[in-house]
Amino acid sequence: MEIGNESRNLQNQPVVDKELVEEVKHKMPDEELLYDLAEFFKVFGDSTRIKIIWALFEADMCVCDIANLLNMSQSAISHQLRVLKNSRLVRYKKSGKTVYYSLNDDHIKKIFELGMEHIME
Amino acid sequence: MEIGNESRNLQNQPVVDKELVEEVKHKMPDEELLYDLAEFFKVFGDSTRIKIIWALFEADMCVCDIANLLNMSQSAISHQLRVLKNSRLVRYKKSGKTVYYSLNDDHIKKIFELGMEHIME
DNA sequence: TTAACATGTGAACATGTGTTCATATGTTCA
DNA sequence: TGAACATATGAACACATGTTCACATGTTAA
Repeated sequence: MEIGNESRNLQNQPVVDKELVEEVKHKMPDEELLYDLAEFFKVFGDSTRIKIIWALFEADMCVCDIANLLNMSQSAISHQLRVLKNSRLVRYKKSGKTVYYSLNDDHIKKIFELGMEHIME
Repeated sequence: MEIGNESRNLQNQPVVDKELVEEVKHKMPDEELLYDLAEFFKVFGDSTRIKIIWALFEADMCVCDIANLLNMSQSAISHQLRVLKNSRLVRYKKSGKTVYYSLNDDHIKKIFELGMEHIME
């Protein structure tokens, strides 16, 4: 959890272009919105979750098959699926004992592609 | 740093659809590529860096003005700018004592917009 | 019901990460 | 040159995060 910075005392810092700072300050989106955006990207910032998402591009899969695919424990996958679920990136469908997960968002593939473009450059 | 999972012993895990697992396994991109992709998104997963990037959408800015804008210490901003620089998301131009940072990538704005679309839904 | 199974979850642990502090580097101007 | 300034950086610290382990929950089939 990141804490607010209201109580800090950084008033006396040097400024080069005070006018610009004030102008940009007014244009900045709400603190909370930017925080949520960072939280959203944080979900993509783990290679296990990236692999899970990539796998779900190919096919809807159940927890134990994802665990097998990635050679990781069922528990670890389940924990990560919860993170993805909380960010509304995946949805699930129960079928008896097994639970099938699928992608829940059309933006995801585009975001991946743009990320790929960057790291390939 | 994440460690490899070659030495783990998860061979005896249950599988529901072995064929599917094998098929997807062959289609998966290289481990390293997915790792790099996660590392890339990790950079976006911090609200300070998100704010810095957002500020640089508006204008090129020097370190101390960014620090003022975000009401954070110059050191903290400088550290984060290094992270952004290492990911080739920003570039800098020296002008005497001051160093001006600017965005280095056309994908960034698109990625932000897609992220916004998701969290706004 | 009971056994076997698939998944979910809380606690603990190790590791990763962001900020602060003190200080170094490098520039400008007197 | 020396003082003031803008930025960079290493170490330390607190906090966040991912995985493991043990176990709970809920389902199926005998």
